Amino acid sequence: MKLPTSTEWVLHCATTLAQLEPGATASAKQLAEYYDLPAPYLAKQLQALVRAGVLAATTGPRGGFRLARPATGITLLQLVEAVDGAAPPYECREIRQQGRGALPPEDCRDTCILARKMGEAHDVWRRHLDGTTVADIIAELPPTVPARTRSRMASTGGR
Amino acid sequence: MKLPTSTEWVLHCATTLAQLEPGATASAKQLAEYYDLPAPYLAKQLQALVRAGVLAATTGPRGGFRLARPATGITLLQLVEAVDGAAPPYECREIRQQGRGALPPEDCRDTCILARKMGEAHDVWRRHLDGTTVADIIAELPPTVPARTRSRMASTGGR
DNA sequence: GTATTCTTACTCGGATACACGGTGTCCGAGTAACTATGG
DNA sequence: CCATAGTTACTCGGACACCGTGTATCCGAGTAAGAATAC
Repeated sequence: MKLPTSTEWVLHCATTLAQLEPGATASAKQLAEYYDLPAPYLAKQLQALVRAGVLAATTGPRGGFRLARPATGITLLQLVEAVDGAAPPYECREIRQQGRGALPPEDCRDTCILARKMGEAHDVWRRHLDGTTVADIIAELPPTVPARTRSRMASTGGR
Repeated sequence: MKLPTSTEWVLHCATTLAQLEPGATASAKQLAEYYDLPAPYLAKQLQALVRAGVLAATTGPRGGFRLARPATGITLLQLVEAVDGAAPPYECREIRQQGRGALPPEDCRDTCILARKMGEAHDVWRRHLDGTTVADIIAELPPTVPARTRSRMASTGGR
């Protein structure tokens, strides 16, 4: 059970985008240089965020990515599931109904208890990540960080 | 983020072993037939449970696997981490300290907030799974199941 | 000076190779039960 | 009848291929800004 490496990338990129002035954009190349990441692959992940409706992309010069919503409406869960998918990690294949020990259908009315427990654990995981927004993250950063982020990001793009 | 398919296998196998009479064993072949699973690969996973100290194995005729502890002391988390490893799914590689946007060390005293949030989510997940024992699972099964399990398992082994 | 047209350079977007870990399989070492035998 | 030695068949345990998913990369379509030009 491993999350893609790119999960960390998009979490930080979204945090960075949220620190820019409203309406400002940052290109994939800018963000890649900002964190020393492979630009083409990072772009692929940002596209996934666009498909998920978390980011908005504009093409052409001065284009790039920006948040599709205010940072208060973007949770960590939305970012994680945009790159990793929303499929639960535990997949019940109903082996209790197969083989010599197959249970009769009347004992399988309810979902398998093991599957339910695993699903509940996944739910509490999701709820925890869904309870934190990008705005909450920024609020906990040292107060000097956002201004510096804007400054450095602007100088990169030759703005 | 996907758990191995074998996770379901070991959860059900542990539940089955817990339903046997104390001291009784079941071989990998028996369990494989019981759930219609590939026997050699299942054996590999059961060996992982032995290394984790959850199961105990005895060789020779009439040998096989049995629980290493009472079912009240075996949690779902121990089973899951035995086959999947205990490494957290989110790995922080400190990209905040790399590239053009690298933060100065004085702003990195505490662990990255994003890493902390992801770690907390993993913790609640682990705690939820650690709060349910194999004994709890059996207690929620229909009352007719354990006797049938013992019967079918015994007839398989030519006991 | 202003509006218009054209060029240009920059952006995203999807299609294409590579590598690692889970999946599936196999054969060998070890052991406990069973059998036959001798006392 | 009982103890003993030998045989046997069954078990786990680790080492060996295969495949799918994430990782990394590339090039093409589209667009908005900017410059040059005509009025």
